[in-house]
Amino acid sequence: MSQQTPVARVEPVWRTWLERWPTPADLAAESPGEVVRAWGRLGYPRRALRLRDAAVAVVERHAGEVPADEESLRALPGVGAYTAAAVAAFAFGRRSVVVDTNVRRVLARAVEGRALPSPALTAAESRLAATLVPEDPERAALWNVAVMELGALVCRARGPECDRCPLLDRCAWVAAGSPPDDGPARRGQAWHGTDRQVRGALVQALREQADPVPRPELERTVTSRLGIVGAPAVEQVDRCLASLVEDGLVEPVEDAFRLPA
DNA sequence: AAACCGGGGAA
DNA sequence: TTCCCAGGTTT
Repeated sequence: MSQQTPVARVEPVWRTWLERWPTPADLAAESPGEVVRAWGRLGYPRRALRLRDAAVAVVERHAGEVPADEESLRALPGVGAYTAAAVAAFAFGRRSVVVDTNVRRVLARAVEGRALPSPALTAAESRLAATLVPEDPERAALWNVAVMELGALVCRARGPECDRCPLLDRCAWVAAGSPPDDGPARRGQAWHGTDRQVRGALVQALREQADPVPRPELERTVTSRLGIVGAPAVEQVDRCLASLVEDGLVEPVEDAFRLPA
């Protein structure tokens, strides 16, 4: 849930979720549609499907117990390098190299002397982090969470509080006079009128409706909620419904659509 | 390497 | 408005 979503927004959903499905087997036995519905407005609803798929895989491959080693974790749906490393370290105390957006920023500043890391994780960054993480598993887990929290709470993307940073005296960025970001302007993702927004509106409409929703009603929803009208709306709704079906987030039922049973 | 995938809250 | 968030998958 925390992939690209702030923890503060995740927490309430996470609590309700674990109350409803305490174990992987519980989640694996649930329908995809109910899982997407419970995901609510966390965004990236494909994560909900992958989380359920991961629960199925945990039941099938690991007797219902979440594996502790990074390689097995990495093989689960929706689990990439970051999540595998984080679970191995924080849930199981294994030594791993956790490189999230916070760690990247701390290392970019403290070590490389840059205001912000590059847009995408590079191999050089991963190698750098690997050389810094302590060898001892317990200390490694502590290092990982410490650097992550430092980035989240002190060494923030905007408005870092260098005054209360324990690395102040050793920070290459501060030593260089805290220069501004020298990279190209970060392009914000377009949003209004995009397929992303339309897909979101469609899934939201289907979350709120237990019964299948006819296509004309979905088009009216997109028009009223997003202000998209006319032939472009029809075309875009068609395209988005097709992609949602392709993703397994939506199920066609005769001339209507619903979350997958 | 680049594109695609949501949504909300703070600045 | 813009920015940014405990990233992953596909091409």
